[in-house]
Amino acid sequence: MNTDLYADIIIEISHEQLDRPFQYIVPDELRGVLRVGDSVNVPFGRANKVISGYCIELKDTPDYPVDKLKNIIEIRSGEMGAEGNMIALAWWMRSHYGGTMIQALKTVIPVKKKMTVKTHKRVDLSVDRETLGAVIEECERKHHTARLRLLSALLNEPTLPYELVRDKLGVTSPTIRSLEEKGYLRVTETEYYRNPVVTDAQAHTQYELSPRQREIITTVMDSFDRGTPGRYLIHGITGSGKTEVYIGIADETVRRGFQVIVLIPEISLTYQTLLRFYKRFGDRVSVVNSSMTQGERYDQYLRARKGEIDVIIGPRSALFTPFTRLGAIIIDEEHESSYRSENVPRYKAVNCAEYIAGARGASLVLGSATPSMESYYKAERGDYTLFTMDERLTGGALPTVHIVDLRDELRSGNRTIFSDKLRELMDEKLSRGEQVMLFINRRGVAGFISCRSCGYVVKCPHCDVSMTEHRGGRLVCHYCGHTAPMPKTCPECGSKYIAGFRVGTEQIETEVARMYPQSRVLRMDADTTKERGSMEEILRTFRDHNADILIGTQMIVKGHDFPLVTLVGILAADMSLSISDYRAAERTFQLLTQAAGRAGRGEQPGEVVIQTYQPEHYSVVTAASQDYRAFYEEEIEFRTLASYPPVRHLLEILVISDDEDEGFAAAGAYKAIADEHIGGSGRGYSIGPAPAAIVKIRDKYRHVLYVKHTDMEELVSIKDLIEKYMQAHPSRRVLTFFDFD
DNA sequence: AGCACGCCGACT
DNA sequence: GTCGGCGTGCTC
Repeated sequence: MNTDLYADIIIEISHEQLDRPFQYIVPDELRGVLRVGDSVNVPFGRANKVISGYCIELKDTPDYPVDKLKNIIEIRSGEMGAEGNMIALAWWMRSHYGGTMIQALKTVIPVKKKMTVKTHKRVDLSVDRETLGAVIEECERKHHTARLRLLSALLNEPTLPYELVRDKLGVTSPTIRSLEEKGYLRVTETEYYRNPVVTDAQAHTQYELSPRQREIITTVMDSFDRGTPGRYLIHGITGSGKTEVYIGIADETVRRGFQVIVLIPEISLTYQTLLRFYKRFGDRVSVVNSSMTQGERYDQYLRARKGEIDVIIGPRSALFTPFTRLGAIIIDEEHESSYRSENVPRYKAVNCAEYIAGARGASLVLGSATPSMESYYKAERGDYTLFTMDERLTGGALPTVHIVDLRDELRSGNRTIFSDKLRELMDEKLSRGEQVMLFINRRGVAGFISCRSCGYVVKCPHCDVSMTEHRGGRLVCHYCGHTAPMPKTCPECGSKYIAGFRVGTEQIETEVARMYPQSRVLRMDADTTKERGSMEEILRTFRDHNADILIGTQMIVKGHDFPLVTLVGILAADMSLSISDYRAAERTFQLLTQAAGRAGRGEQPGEVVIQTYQPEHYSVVTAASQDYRAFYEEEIEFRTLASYPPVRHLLEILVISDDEDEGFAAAGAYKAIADEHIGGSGRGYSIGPAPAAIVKIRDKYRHVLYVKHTDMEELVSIKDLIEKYMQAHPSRRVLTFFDFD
């Protein structure tokens, strides 16, 4: 096969107009040798000046007139540098998550050099004013207008910023250079540097480690020392001391001269967490977070590349820290959804981390109290080594959990959103001056249909996901496209109270204020946290006991410690069970477990009330008993039966088009490609195409096609084939997006 | 960015 | 005519 005949190269000259790929011919001797990410020398420009660049893509067909292409001179020797690593990573991400190479590079390499290199270029006068006067006179005589502009400006101000000279005076670089050569002026460039991490914390405070913690650290490091860095999943309940294990592994890795990346969900990147790392690593640790400016982030990037730091902590983007001696990647709260990128390329940090760790010989350590199905499945299969930490080091009993059946409440005449049990406990705790958290699971409230008297939710008979109400009163399954009429009465109990279900935090707030007028109530949701810092403000108010009740959505349950909270109320626990997504039960279990974990973190034992229409559902029952293992067993059985990830892999293809028929036809063509590739192997199949969850947005029609397969790499091949097809049949009216699992 | 090309005024 | 500075455009 004629592969890798042409290479896209980005040139090592930082200028916007050159910030794009140039194509070169791969000479015979480099064919099959040259890889994406390699640094190469190429002839560039009319003078064929030899310049270094990076290979970002290999192709078998040119997309530029072949007669204009030049040959690559050579691969530059030596180890793949930090940039090469990042480019190779971008390449891997592009092929796994779609998008363009440029988009992938932009996520991996934080900001453009042009913007970020904080150099101040300036132009200085280097002759005395009399000589200058003479030169100016000569320029006037010779009508050297550009020189005249610059020199007379220097007469007033002997030092001028380079940008001002270029942009305001309109003097181009050849002119400046010729004046410099004649000795009238000098161009100087000064680089300056910021170091935002200021700490007076003392490095290397020793921690007392439990035997279990020590055992895990030793196992990880022994494997690393043998040259076979492993992949690990730590399943540790809240308070079991996972953070000490992370710090221990990081410390040992750093002692061996390697660097460590620690990922933390943005929301739990609190000062307390950071302090623990500062205490161990002093100013060899650095942080990135979303509130940093681009310049500050770039400085961290540079510091990492220069080897000035050993440990970086941050949200998912910290994964792209350009360490040259990476020894470990640690991901806390591994199951968190914030590790999935919302933008193209829609990468998953855990999977990227696995790739990076593999490519660079680093250990991979994942930790969670409620591991994702995917990670636990991998641990079960032996892809990861599993460590379980099920002892609470900090003491404190597990909370008492009450499950309340909302159908019973309705039957006994309680039409409010508060069950009798919850009200009773709220009365008790509030009268004792303790704090209460009310959690409403708002995810997926959008238009599913449920019966108010029995809790029945209308589901698709083929897919076991809830159906959504569309205009005209029809119900549609967004998975397979199945439609059904809106039922007039509940098919289960015959009640006529069947309709779309909606409860918001505001309604609860109003209700609580009416029920407990003397209590101080706080509400935290997307509306009240729009402004920067308002979330911290609300949390601080509550922690300082300047409020008694905190009402909120998912964001109140993540990682915050409130010792005075003795009651957590979960209103409508099963709402997230009704989203049309195969992860519904997993999300519900994680949220309930986390929410329940908020109660009784202090001296007083905690209680939890879970209100639900499905008290017998395994995600509710197992969350109440805090039994991850039992949940996993049930859930993996469901995933196996229904061929969902992690048992099978899933490729979602979204087609957006101006014309409904054209979009549908394109999706059909993709389906044919997928089916042909799968053939009769029996290891995969396609579903759809069907109208997407929201069929029409801004006059564009959306269709989805799903492809399932046991092998992820096969799905990647199908995606590549479809991309090839798209290149062969270009259409401006049809846009296609890919999403895995 | 850095280089070549072509335009335009000045001077042998 | 031609010399040389200056703006413009292009680089696979």
